[in-house]
Amino acid sequence: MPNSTRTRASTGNSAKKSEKKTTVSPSPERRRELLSTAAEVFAAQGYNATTVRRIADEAGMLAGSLYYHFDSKESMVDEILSTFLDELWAGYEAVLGAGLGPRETVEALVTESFREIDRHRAAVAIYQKESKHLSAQPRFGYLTESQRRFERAWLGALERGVAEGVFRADLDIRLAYRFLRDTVWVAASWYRPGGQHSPEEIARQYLSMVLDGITPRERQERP
Amino acid sequence: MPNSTRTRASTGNSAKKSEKKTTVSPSPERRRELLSTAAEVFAAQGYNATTVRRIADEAGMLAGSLYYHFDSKESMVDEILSTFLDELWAGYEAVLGAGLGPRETVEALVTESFREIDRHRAAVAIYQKESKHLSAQPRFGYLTESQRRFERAWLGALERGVAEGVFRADLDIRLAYRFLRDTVWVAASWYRPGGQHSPEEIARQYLSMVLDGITPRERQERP
DNA sequence: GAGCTTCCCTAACAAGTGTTTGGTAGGTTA
DNA sequence: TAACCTACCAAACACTTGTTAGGGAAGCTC
Repeated sequence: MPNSTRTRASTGNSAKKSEKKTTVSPSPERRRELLSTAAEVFAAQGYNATTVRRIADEAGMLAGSLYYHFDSKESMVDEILSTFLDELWAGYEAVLGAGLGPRETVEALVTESFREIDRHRAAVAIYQKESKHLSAQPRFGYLTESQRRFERAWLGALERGVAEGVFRADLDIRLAYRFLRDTVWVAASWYRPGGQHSPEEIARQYLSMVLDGITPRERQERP
Repeated sequence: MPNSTRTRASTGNSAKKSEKKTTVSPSPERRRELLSTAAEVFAAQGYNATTVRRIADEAGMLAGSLYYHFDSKESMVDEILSTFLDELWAGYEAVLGAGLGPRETVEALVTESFREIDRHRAAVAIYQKESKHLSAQPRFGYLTESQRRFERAWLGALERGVAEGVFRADLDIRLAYRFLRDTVWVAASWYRPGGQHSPEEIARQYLSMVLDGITPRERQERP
């Protein structure tokens, strides 16, 4: 029993357009358990390198038994990624709709991102590694759409910030966007929940570097 | 003929411990051509998702024919990654041995990194995606070793910088290291050679953000 | 206890995988 | 012309892959 007890209560929506075949009527809690182990293996080995037999092994059952809960290996990643993105965007929209200034928006987005990494480490890692070639398939079109929303959100905050003078005007704004986006999300590749730093602490340090740079400033004045 | 003419002259060492089977005596130039196309496919689709038939297709020949030049799919990635790392470390050692100050060392390392991305985009992308689970195999132990050298080089420069006061003392140095390392290398996922920005230009912008931050400084004074 | 549901197992399938073996067209050397 | 080498093809091999079909054990309801 490698998986042991895993009782994370997450309010995933899952089952989007799932009235097509649905094996029988599996319990949602068991589904989430299995998805959690699957996500762990996917994140560690990569999606294509992971066999359904390996997942079943880790879950303490045989490969065929997985198909009582899911109708394909593909629908497993699908559900993993879509539930993650749903929760992510719930958090993001809350930030974007709060009427914050550009700098505060960036700070809140970064902090929220690290919280999501803390909660969905495996899903984030999968998203980073696989989204590029998964999004080629029409089934995963929401990955591309999510990327666009991402870009709008970040670019918007950066542009407003430059316009209001709280961000430097001499920077390539698209480069800065990619810079921010990447620096935040790659953290999922080394971050381990329960480590020394809390997500908020990591966010604080990251923001410190991104906003002020790693060289010392003469006077550190912030109202 | 999808590959057309590709005549990049690189002084790869390749063929490390290759006196074990070596199919026959393939010409080194053809090897490099094929490795170039293979690297392109690996970077685009991922190593495991790439079939040897796909590589052969892209090279305009049949799958079995590849085995005249290489003895396995694995040895293809091996050669791609090891030749890249060899060249990378040649450049890095040149920087590290130049007796530069901490800030100049960081600047030079970043610039050199973007030059390597420009030259070995595909290899860097592969390295990023696959090194984690490739390094589990003893054959790819040099990946782990390279990672350690990386850490030593960057951490050393950062520590010296903090000691000399050219870098902020209030930052978690390991976080800063991962921050720097990641921000530089993830660029390989979106960088396209021949684009708007030269490697040096991108390095300049990145360094500007990393060193000074994205918020404006009151006085910009640098001797 | 009959019937039903939930959850998993056993055993197989077809397709796709990396790899091998033997052959051969074309050029170079003798 | 004969022998040889390079670079590829054609066809198959053994194995792994995701997936399916049928069955059965435990627990609940009536």
